[in-house]
Amino acid sequence: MRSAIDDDLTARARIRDAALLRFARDGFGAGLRAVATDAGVSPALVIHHFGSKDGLRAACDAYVLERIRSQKEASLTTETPRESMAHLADLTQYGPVFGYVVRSLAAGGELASRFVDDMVAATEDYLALGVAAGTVSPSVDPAGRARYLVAQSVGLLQLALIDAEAGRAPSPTLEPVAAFTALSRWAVVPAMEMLTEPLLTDHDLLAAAIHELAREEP
Amino acid sequence: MRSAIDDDLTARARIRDAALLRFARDGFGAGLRAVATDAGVSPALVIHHFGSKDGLRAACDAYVLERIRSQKEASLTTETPRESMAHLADLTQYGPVFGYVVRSLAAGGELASRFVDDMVAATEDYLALGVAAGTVSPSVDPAGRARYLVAQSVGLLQLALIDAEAGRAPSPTLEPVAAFTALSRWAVVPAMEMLTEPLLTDHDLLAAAIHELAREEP
DNA sequence: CAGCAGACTAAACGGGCGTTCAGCGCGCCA
DNA sequence: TGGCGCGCTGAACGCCCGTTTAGTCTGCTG
Repeated sequence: MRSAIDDDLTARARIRDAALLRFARDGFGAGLRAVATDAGVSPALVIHHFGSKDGLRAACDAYVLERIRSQKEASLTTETPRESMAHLADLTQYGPVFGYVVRSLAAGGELASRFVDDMVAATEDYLALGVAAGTVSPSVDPAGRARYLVAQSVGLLQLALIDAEAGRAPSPTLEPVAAFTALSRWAVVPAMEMLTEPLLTDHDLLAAAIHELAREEP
Repeated sequence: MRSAIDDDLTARARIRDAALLRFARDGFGAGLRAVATDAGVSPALVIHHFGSKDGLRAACDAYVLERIRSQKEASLTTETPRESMAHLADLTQYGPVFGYVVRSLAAGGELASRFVDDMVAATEDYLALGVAAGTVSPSVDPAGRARYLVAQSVGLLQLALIDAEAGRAPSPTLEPVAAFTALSRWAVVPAMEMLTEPLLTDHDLLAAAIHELAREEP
């Protein structure tokens, strides 16, 4: 059985890497011929190895999910939380994988929903640790809160992508590091403010919302 | 000079409406022939009226922006804030326009960035009113906070779109009302919690972030 | 050495795309 | 009434797409 690693010099792997980059740059509308040229092979070889364009995309998705999974495993078994955060912050190590994920989140599809679910679960775990440590407040709906925070991150990425296409910011799919620093330049302070100080002064609104929801569906 | 209103029975308007719906449903990859068929005209007539597919999309964008602008104007001149909110909540009145905007936000392009800017400005105004009324806390960066809140909304829409494509939720581009209620079912409580109770217990993090940012770029 | 399997390619196929073009019919104005 | 403009169409064009096919080269295996 082959691993995803010792494949890395074969034409198959070269095609997959080229596709990752092309799809991240140009979206999933990019043509097979462009991917083949990038990889230095003929269009027919792409079909030979992956069966179809959908097969190629599925292989990219699988590869990305595997990379994420193995990274997560490594983080859990070998690193302290502080090291994990530092690793996460270093976007360069992910190469085109990050751009591909951003593109998937914008385009939808199976990888996007699986990635969202993974992120929600990871966020929920991470928040639970914070709650236990006392740095994070407990929630009346931990799963919902985690999902809400993931939605927030997706929105920030989407705004970065929109700004990039309008030429106002570096693209998260092309220059993830530059895009990330540009994003943090304006977003960190509002984020910290929203996370540390209640935006709304009326604290009863939460109870009212819960009551309202319970009334609608018992 | 023709207005956008008394056009509404002409073939040109029918094509534009069909395009709005098609693009919202299937994305901007949808073909001209599909739009033409929906409108009950020939593909050539689409080109005759709009010059090209890009021209058609530009016309859709312009129409949507005009609808938004006139709606905003009407809200400002004739309605109380409470009526405005009620109007906003009634998504049915926007018809395919809402779906088209969601699709644009996912796909990027000029409409998306202009719409985001509009939303940011409107949110900033709205928050300023809240601050003056005492219901909203003041911010150290009102513009940034408004943008952050818009990013949050975009993220919720994007998540709804992803869930819809995975068959787990109604699509915001097809059934905006159903999608909106499904969204509010899980998101309102986390939102209210995050808006009324600080997620992080260490209130000095905001000051630290501001200090850090000021240190990096004086 | 024969033969076979698999990596790989050049060329072509069918189809959908956006777009062009020549012309048809109908209402308006001289 | 003749002609002109315009909304509109059917048919075609060229392009690019994903995919197929037939075949070459190479290296392993009996």
